[in-house]
Amino acid sequence: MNSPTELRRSAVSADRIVALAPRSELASVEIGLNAAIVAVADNEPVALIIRGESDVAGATDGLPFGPFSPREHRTFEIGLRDWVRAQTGVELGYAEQLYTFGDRGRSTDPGDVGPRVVSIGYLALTEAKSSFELARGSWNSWYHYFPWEDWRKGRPAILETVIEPRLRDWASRPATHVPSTQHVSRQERVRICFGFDGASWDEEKVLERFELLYEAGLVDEAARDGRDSAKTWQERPQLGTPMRFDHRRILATAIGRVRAKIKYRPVIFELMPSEFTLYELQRTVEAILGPHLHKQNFRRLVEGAGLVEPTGEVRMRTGGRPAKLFRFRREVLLERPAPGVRVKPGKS
Amino acid sequence: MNSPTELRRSAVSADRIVALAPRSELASVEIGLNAAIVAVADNEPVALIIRGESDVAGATDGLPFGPFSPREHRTFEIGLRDWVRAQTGVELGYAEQLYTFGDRGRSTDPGDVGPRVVSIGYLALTEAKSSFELARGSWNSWYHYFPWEDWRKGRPAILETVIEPRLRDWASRPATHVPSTQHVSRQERVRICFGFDGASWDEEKVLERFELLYEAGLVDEAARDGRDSAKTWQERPQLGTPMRFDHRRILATAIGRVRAKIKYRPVIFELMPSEFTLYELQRTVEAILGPHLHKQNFRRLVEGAGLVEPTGEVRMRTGGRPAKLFRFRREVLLERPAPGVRVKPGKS
DNA sequence: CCCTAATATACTCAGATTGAGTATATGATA
DNA sequence: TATCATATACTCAATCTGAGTATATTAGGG
Repeated sequence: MNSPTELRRSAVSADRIVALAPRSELASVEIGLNAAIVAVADNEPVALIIRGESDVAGATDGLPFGPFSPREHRTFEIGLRDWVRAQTGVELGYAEQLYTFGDRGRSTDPGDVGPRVVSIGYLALTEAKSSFELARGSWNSWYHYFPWEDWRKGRPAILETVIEPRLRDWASRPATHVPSTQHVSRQERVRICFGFDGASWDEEKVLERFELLYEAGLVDEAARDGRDSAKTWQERPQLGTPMRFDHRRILATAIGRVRAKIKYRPVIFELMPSEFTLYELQRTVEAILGPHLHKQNFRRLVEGAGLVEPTGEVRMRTGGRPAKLFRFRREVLLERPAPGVRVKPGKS
Repeated sequence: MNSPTELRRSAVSADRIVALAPRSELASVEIGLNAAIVAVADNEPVALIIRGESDVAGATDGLPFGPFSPREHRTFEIGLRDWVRAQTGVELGYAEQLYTFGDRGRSTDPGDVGPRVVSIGYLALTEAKSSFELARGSWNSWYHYFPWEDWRKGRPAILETVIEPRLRDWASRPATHVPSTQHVSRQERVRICFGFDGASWDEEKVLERFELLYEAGLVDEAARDGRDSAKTWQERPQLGTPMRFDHRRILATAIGRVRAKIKYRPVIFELMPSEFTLYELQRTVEAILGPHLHKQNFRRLVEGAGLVEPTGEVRMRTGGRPAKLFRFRREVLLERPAPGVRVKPGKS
């Protein structure tokens, strides 16, 4: 156990793992990379969607994904950029790892013990060039998949007309698996996630909301996966467009992450052209976050934080007074510890 | 490609992956789970360390880790809890996924194309019960591995005596791989990460700092992995205790995450006994974050945010006036969107 | 038994930040 | 040229924040 040969082999801990579990078991795991590629086009937040063959439940939309080939790529990110470029023609700028999903039970066959795919979700941000022709896939509004997240025109009606009554119904029923530990009740989870009974709406809880709808059997994916809760509904409303595999969950994670991240890192500029007006910037932030922001305070915050600098030029034909053009001040990264668009909701 | 049989098989996207890459390549990936189990004992932040056989460079310390067996465990987290319990006797409370590490190049043999272990890092928080006997492993201060992160007694001397001169030396040398894109210069990265030249110290950048030291060849792991930069130093100082595999990187990620998270989620209470005084709470926060906090403002923030409630009892023998005992108010989770110990550094 | 040291807790206050209002500048359009 | 629409500037009260000083309560020494 202490011979040098043995030690060299153990470099990445393979030997120990093999020692603890039969190789056949470990060799059955495969790794897929999934990319939620996000942009904002015409004030609409969009994700790059690949339309594939429909799954057993009829879902056709999915995120770009591909295998991770250890032989070919030194890191996940290099692999990701490679096949995204090959598959869609998009050159990724900013990319960050989101989460690694490995649940069984999200598969069509719940008893499945065959090869498992572990999917590593990535978030990528890019500027939406409308002129650019995608080799494959299309830019779809993310609110297409999550209509309840679209607060740009106020509280979405779907929350009151469909989601609230259904979730209250579900919450009032006893949980099948009683959580013995002091778990938060269904009632409370629903209230907090969806802002019922005067609770505030937290725009970052995108994943929590989707998971709750999944648990309650209210999204198509739950029915597809054979969740019991989905069978309790006489007729089920269609809550957003479903996606293949667990891609809607990955997209939900991505949306939540972007919404959180723009507040403390200047990632919003990954979505902007090199020059923009402050109002364009505000509209982009609002496309992502939902609620309207107070215009004057937004400007004060953005300028005060040193996030932008004027280019000296103006944009005519804005329909009124010409707007100054700004560009991102990359130097903030070197000045402040956590620069971001520290936005608070407000009027106008 | 559109037959129903084909579709059913594709449930978790296995078919596509197999279609895009030869199976032999994919089957060679193995998944290991790593746990950074963190506690605070006597105002010292500690991690659960397993001492194993020493690696080629003599490192013996490592994080608990084990294989992920798809057959046995429905989710990563269930698997993690299972073998942590089996290996160390610790029953994990709070646990969250940190990051999935899959780089080649961290292995002893850089040309290695054999089976790759993808390690999914987890962060777990637990209360340090000193009476509790660990089945295996020991609680070690995390500043043992990252002495430059310990700001509890002011700026650590090691920063000025060892790290600053070495990093400035490294930064002044040209980068081997010239980053063609407008990358931040080595100089700037060093300045920002380590707060040189008046730049502020961001306690959350634990991973960035470690990665920089690794890149500069200043930690034992870099020498072990055969990094060129490590060979440029005549004699290399020992910067913290090295760990096996890439465990120090995972621990760095964990520390950064905890430091960030306690500010917007009440995870600090996972590290506390059920009843505590406000000063004990402050000391625990300080153990994690480093800098001293302003006592009065800390109290005002914690109480004002409704994070705690008095139990009505007091603790005698504090050496002075008895301190009121408090407990965590779990209800905040239901009231506020993002409750946490919103601390700012200050005096006393 | 009282005085002092040590710790816990309370009160205060000026400066900065924030939310939100009103007012002015400037080009497009009828 | 009047009017509209949009961009930009200025103002102000309420709140928050950093940091100081003051008081309460115990232990322990003389």
